[in-house]
Amino acid sequence: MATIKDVARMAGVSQSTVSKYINGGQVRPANLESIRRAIAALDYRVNPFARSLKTQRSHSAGILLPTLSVPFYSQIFTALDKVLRERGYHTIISCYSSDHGLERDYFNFLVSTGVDGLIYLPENLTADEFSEIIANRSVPVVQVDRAIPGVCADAVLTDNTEVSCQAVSHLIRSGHRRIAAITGPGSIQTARERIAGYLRALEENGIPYDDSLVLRGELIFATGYQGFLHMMGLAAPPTAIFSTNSDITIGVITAARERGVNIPDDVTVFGYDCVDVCSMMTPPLPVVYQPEQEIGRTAAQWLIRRLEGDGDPPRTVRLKCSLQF
Amino acid sequence: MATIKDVARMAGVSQSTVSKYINGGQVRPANLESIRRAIAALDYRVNPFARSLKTQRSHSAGILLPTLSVPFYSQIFTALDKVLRERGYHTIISCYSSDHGLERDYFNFLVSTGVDGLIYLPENLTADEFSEIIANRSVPVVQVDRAIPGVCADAVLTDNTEVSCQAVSHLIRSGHRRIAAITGPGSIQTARERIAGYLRALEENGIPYDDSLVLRGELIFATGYQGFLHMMGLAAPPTAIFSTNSDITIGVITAARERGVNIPDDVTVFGYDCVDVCSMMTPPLPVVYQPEQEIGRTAAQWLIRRLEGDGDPPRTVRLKCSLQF
DNA sequence: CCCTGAAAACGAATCGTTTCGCGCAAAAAA
DNA sequence: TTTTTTGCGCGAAACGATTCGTTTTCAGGG
Repeated sequence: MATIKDVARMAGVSQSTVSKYINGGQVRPANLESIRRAIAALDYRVNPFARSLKTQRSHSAGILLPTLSVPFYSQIFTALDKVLRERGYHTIISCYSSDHGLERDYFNFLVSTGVDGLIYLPENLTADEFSEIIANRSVPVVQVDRAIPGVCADAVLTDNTEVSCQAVSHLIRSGHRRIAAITGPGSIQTARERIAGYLRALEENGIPYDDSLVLRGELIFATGYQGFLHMMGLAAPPTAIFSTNSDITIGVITAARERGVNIPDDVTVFGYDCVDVCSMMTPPLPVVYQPEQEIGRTAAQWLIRRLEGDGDPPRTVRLKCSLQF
Repeated sequence: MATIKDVARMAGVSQSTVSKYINGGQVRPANLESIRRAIAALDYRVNPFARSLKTQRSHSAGILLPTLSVPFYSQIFTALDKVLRERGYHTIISCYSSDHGLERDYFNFLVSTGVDGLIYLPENLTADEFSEIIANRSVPVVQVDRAIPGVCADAVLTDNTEVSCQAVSHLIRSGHRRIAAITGPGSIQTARERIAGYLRALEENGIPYDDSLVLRGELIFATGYQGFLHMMGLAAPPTAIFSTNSDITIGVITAARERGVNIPDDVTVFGYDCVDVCSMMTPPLPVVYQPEQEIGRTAAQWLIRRLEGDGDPPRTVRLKCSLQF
C-alpha cells in the first residue's frame, strides 16, 4: 500500500504539502496537478488509523440500543444514520438485548473503541455506572427515548404521559370504563410515564383505579399474549386494552385471534407504534404514533453539535406523539 | 490521558513489558502486580488508534445493506451482530436505501474506513464496480441473501426458487388457477429466483402463464397496495396473490381492507417473511419463512473464518426456507 | 561458586499521518 | 526600486501503541 511519503516523492513535493492537498488546503496549481496524478498512479488512500492517531478522532458515532428487531428502534436508527452519514460520520452499532450486563459492557466497549460520540437508548444502567464509564473522557452522549435520572447529558424524549392520557381518554369517551393496560417493567422510564398517563386519564374521568387491570412485563410478544389471556380470564374482564408497545400489541392480537375473540367487537385494543401494521387490521387499530424520524434526526443533530464543540449545558426535549385512528 | 509510557514509568518497567502484559504475555509476578496497580492508578486505557496503526486491524466488520426498516434485514443483522460481538468485533453499519449511487459510495467509504471485513447484501452494484473498489485491498467480503454474478466472494443465500415453487404449488393444490405474483424488480436476484419458482410451479401443474398476473416493482408498501388494486381491476382478477416481500404484503392487505375485500374468502394471499405479523391475521396468512437467524449466524461465522486467515476458494450455501400455515 | 539456558525485560525502531514554525519567493504597496 | 504583505512549501517532531533483536535475570546442575 502506498503511503503519503510515496505520493510526496513521486509528486516532487513534501509530505506536508500532500497532507494539505488531501485536507483541502491551499496548494499551487502545478503541485496540485502533480499530486493528483501521483495519487491516482499509486492508488493511494489515506490510512484511517494513522490519521485517527494524530487527530484523536475517528469520525464515528456509537449507537447503543436494546435491539433493532423492534421497528420503533430501527426507524429511529434509520433516521439517525442518514443525518450522521451526510455529515461524514459512520455509525458503530451495539444491541444489548435488554440485558443489564451487556448494556454496561457494550457501553464500555463502545467508548474504548474510540467513537467520537454516543447516541444511547438506556434501559438498566444507573447514573453511577454511567459516570464511572464516561469518567473524565470527553465523549458526548445524547440519550434517546429514555433518560437515566441524574445523568447529565442531552435527552431527546417523547411526551409519553400526555399522549397516553389522550389515548385512554379517547377510550373512555367511547364508553369504556374497564380499561386494562399492558406495559413494560417499572424500571423503564417510558413504561412508568405511560402508566402515569393512563392513571391521569382515569382520574380526570372519575374512574376508580383497579390494580388487577395493570400488567407489567418485558417488552415482548409473550407479555402481550399472556397478558391478554390473563385479562380475559378475570372475573370482570376489561372491555378495552391499552397496549403500550408494538411487540406486546402483536402478542395481544395473536392471542385474541387464537381464542376467537373479535377485535374490536368483543374487546377494543389501543396500540403503540408500528402504525403500518395496525392500519392493515380490519378495522384498523387505533394507535399512538411516535415521530421516529424526528427523534432520530434530532438526536443526530444534537450529537453533531456537541462534536463540533458546543459546550452549552445539557438540554432535554419532549417530542409530541399523536393518535392515529 | 495516560499512555503506555506513563504506565511503564510508574510501574518501573519498559513499555514493551506493559504491552506484553496488556496483550496477555508472560510477565513476572512482581511486575505484573505493579503494572496492574499503575494502570488502575492512572486509569489507563489502550489507545485504539495507535494500536490499529501498528497492527493494521480495527477489529470491526462493516455491514452494508439496503435498510434496517425491513424486519428480514434487521433480524439478519441481529444474528450477525451477536456472533461478531462474541468474537470481539464491533459492527459498522451502512444502509444505502436501495440507491445505486449510495451503495457504491458507502461500500467505498466502508472499505476506506478500515474495517477488517465486510458483510454485504448487494442490490445494484455490478461485478466491475465491486472489483474496482476492492482492488488489491485484502478485505474479505461475505455476500448475504443475494450474490453479484461474477463476483468472487463467499455467499450465504436461500433457496428462493425452490420454496417459491412450493408456495405456489400449495396454492394450486388448494384449487387456485389464476395466481398473481407481486415481486421486486428484475434487477434483484431474489426477485428473479422467486418468479422462477412461481413459473416452475405453474408449468409443473400445466397452468398457462399469463403475463398480466406478474407485477414487478420496488420492494415497498406502495407496490403491494397499488399492485392489489391493479390486480382486482383486471377483467379476470386472480383468486390468489403470491406476495414475495413483507412490505409488499402489508400493502396488499391494507388495500384489501380499504376496499372491503376479504382475505382469504375473496382472494387468498401468500406472504413472505414477517411471520409474526402474518400469524396475527384472522385467519393467519400462509407465509414463506426465511431462517434469518441462521443466515446471519452463518455469514458472521464465515467472515470470521476469513479474518482468521482462511484462504480457501469462495463458497456458496443455499439455506432452506419453509412454508408456514 | 560458577556456568548454562530459558524466561523475561529492555530500548529503539516503526506504523502513516498531521502540525508547527520557519523561510523563501512572488505580489502588492510605498 | 524598496519595503511590506501574503502565500506556500519544507522538514521535523509528534501521536501511542507493537515488535524485534539483544541483554539481563534467575534457577538449577555440575
